Amino acid sequence: MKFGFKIIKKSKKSFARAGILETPHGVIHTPAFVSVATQASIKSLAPEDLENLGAEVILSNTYHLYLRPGSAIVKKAGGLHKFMNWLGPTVTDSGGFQVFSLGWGQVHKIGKIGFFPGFEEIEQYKGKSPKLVKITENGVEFSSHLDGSKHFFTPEKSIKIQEDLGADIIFAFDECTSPLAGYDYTKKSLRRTHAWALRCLKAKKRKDQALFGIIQGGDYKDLREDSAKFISSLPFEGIGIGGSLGKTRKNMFKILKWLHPFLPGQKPRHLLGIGNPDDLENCVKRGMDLFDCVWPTRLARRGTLLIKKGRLNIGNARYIKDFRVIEAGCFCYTCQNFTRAYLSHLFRAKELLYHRLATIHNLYFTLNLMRKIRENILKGKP
RNA sequence: GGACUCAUAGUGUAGCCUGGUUUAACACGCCUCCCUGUCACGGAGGAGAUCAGGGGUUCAAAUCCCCUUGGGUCCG
Repeated sequence: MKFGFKIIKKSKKSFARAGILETPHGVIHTPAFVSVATQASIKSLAPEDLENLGAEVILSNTYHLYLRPGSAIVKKAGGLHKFMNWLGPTVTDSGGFQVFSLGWGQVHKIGKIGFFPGFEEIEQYKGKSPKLVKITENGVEFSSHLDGSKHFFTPEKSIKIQEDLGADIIFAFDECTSPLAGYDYTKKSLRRTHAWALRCLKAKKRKDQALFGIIQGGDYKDLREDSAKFISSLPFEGIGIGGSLGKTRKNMFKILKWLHPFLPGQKPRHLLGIGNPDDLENCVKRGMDLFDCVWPTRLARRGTLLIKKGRLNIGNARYIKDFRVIEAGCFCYTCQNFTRAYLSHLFRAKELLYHRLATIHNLYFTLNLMRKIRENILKGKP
């Protein structure tokens, strides 16, 4: 099967659309949530669990797999799919996010959105620079977070690694800038990311992988628009929207509104790293097709379970004797078989099964939400 | 019967010798919050102790002295 994207239905009330993305390893019904398997594993789940959840696609990370076990090992295993025995569609991130998460993200102690520091707090970062990451025009030098060893990523190297890993969808190597980066830095970084985008296209050899470009530009309107135009003009098979999405979620919606007029209508759009339930719904309405996020899985492991009303912290004392299921009416394996009291016990006892049951629930919740959003688009609802 | 030794939040300990910097610290536990292209089953707050009880010395005692109670070790 070849790569292809068909839009089946567009909403009349918003920019939402439902489509089918074909990959050599199967189809993805969009809008879709891509479960995150950074190290070639959805933490605590087996591929069988994913199938039962109805997950269609997963995302692994180039940087992590390059460091361990090494992309040569994965290649020798027959590629990511065979290595981890997940036969459905896969995506790899380029390592570009680690330029941020191991770099300025660490210095600023910040994620890609949220948290608005005061002036004094910004002051304290002056003169500081990332320790694990060194960025030049040619590429990025990483100090491995595992053993401190030095590694140099260029756009060409990222593509080579991603070709060795063999995912169906791969991403251009970019720099995700910090929400605290100023205009000048963001502009300079964007030029570099654009140059890298061209180099990625040129470096790509495999025909059975789809390469997505990535729009950057922080929360600066002119930069975002420039980037949207530039990336959209190139022969990428899809568009990633990355980087700092502003200091609040409202800001993120504003950025998506800026971008929309410049996005090619027929290419899939992947909003990188977003995923809490509210954001998924709101960003589909703003024209996004694909999402990947650690939100449901990470929260699950740390004791937060997703419910319609918001969240449930299973570590709270009131769940010790609560013999109800996480959410009445939920059809996930966990809710079909276990109570809050049992999950509370597993969580407190640090039993490994807790991670699996909680991850199953949160992923089911998220995937089910996406299914409902899609159905509504097909029915012409939102 | 005698000698020695120990007693600090729920648990385990630090502080005691060389009294004031102790509004008594730490770990685990407990209570709550946070987490958006995962370095991280992580991060941030919070509650909780008449320092076994009583007396004494001193400007000042968890800290030095005495007695009582309770536990432990050894000797008869």
